Amino acid sequence: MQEAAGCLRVLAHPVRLQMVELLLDHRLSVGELAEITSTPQNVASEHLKRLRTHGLVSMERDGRRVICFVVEPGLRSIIQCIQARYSPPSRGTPD
Amino acid sequence: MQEAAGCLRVLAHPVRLQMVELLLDHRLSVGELAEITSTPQNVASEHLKRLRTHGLVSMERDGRRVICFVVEPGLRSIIQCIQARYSPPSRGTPD
DNA sequence: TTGACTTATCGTATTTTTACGATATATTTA
DNA sequence: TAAATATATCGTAAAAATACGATAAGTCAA
Repeated sequence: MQEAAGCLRVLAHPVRLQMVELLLDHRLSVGELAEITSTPQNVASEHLKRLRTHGLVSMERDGRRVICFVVEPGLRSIIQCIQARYSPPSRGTPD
Repeated sequence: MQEAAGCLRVLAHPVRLQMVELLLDHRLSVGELAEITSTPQNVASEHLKRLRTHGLVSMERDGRRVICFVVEPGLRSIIQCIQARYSPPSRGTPD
């Protein structure tokens, strides 16, 4: 319960949520994630640190870059459930 | 995206998460929710206010009590995805 | 080694969240 | 009406999250 709320807390930030959505489909460097999300480098780094600390994302160094990827197996379905309600083919509050 | 993160933010509190889980299965009064979650009355009231403001929960008065219930249709599947990873039959990080 | 590039960390200011105490409002019963 | 019960609101203090600037640290290339 405590852990679940903690996971949600990590996801409950627009930039981190977007990062996770991107990482479900691509391996991206810290710099790429910073640029795509229009976030300063150091801020992006700290968001990613938090995603890593909570076990959602991991990283590996490739030369001078650091590549990020999702490691939490349940993350995809969680994101999909959220997207199913809050992203897609415009579905307002049903009658 | 912004809205999705906002929804997650509301769920990302141990007490509110527990309240939502309870309300997915039962109609409960503010006082009952406060007692079950071991939360002071006014604090519980404010958590529920936030759940209502974000359209996840609604309330109706019954005598002197106020009964709470879930109105967000996508909430159950979101909670189920989270529970599937963070609650159930003890499933640690897979090998 | 020096310099360019990429990422991480640190200190701190600002904002947001949370909790608490006191009190107000609404409803029922005596 | 007054008292009891249930809930809501308000002001505020404490805690956490966020963003920013500066700078450190790691990597590669000349």
